[in-house]
Amino acid sequence: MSEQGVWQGLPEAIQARIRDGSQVVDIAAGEVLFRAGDGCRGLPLVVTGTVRVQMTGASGHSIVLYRVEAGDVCTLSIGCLMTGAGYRAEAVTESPVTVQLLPVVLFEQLMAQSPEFRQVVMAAYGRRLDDLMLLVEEVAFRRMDERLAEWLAGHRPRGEIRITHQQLAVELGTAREVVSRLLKELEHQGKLQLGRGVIRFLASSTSSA
Amino acid sequence: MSEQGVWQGLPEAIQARIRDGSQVVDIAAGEVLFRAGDGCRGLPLVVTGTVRVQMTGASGHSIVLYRVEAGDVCTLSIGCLMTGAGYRAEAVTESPVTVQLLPVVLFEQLMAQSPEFRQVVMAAYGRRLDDLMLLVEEVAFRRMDERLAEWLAGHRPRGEIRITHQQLAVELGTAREVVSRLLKELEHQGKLQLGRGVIRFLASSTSSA
DNA sequence: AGCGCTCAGTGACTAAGTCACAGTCCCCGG
DNA sequence: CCGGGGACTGTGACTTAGTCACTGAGCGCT
Repeated sequence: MSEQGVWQGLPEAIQARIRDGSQVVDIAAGEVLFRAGDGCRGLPLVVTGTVRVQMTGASGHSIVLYRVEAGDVCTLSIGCLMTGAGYRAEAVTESPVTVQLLPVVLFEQLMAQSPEFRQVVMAAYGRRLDDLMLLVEEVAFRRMDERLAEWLAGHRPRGEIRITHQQLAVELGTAREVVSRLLKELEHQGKLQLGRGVIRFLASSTSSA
Repeated sequence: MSEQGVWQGLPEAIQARIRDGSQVVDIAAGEVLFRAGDGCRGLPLVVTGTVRVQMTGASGHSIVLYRVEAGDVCTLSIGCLMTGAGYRAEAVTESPVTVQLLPVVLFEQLMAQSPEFRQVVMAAYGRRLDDLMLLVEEVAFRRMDERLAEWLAGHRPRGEIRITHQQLAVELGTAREVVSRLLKELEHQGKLQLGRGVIRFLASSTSSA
């Protein structure tokens, strides 16, 4: 299994130190790990499950920034640790999640002593930066119908998705009404069928067609 | 002077190693340091001047992501070095700029040996992440007229600004026409006076009034 | 003076976001 | 089993933003 994700590549000695020095915590789905303004108390590594990071604007609207998957470091927390500032976003578990909470001291030690660990952490940072730049571009320049279609395409293999229009609006950073209307349009086109809290894809023109 | 910026806090020994080991390059205003897709060949530290980092969408529209000021590290380059991927954005000098080009090897050494250097680099990363999250929120949820007004307010002290509507559109990540219309509106309200390539603020209701 | 840029202005139209409601489905308690 | 309340969805009317296609104005150059 690739449960270890990014850590796989690390020398066994380092992996052992992470295991020994950190506290393992299990968290149920739908829990809030931290919210905007919180200070942070250690560096979380996601071992299994996925955590959604989102932020809420002054308007009360939210947008999903990115997801931390199994094997990922929470880059946001590193930033908080380094600058001492509070989180700007909030993190919610999307599934039952296991995290390892690295104490700051151990984090510093590993950064100092393991080139591999540094590499992993910096690379994670780089990827986040990339994710966010991509997101900026999406939000600033791409059309909603395209973005929605793309999102749906990415979930299509499941045949149907259980999600409310509101949640979908947060994924895309738009208003619920906009999502409802676009989905209705797609339903009229016979591409999908809407139900309360569920979107079913119709087989009309599958990718194999 | 705070020309050393972030590096000021570093031990003299480290600062010396940076000076000795890196190549100092002077670049004129308006030059492109790198563009999307380029690979990167070292870690640039901006010593004086400011560099604008922006990206261009498929639509051909651009948006300014952030600026690297004197004393800042180019976090984007770190990401590129770590992951080996190309840049996703492009960087343009806004003034004559002096950069120190740290070879990758020296960067790695410093990361390994100097806690202060690590601290500085990680903090820079954290700030960028923050900048981008803020930008996402701006672009996704805030109104254009507000954002424009805010941008103008930030430059108001100068009395007048030399900038084209097109450039302003890139600052805000919108279309030129939108900027033109909003500015025209403000002109009608007597808040400013437009000229070719220049915006003059009118004294009507200064912050001191 | 005339030419050819780059910049700015505008009308008409489409897309997206806002507001205010009206249905609808579903769960849960009585 | 029925009724009420909450969450979810649908919709019309309107505002704001983005797009398209031009026109016209300013400015440097020869």
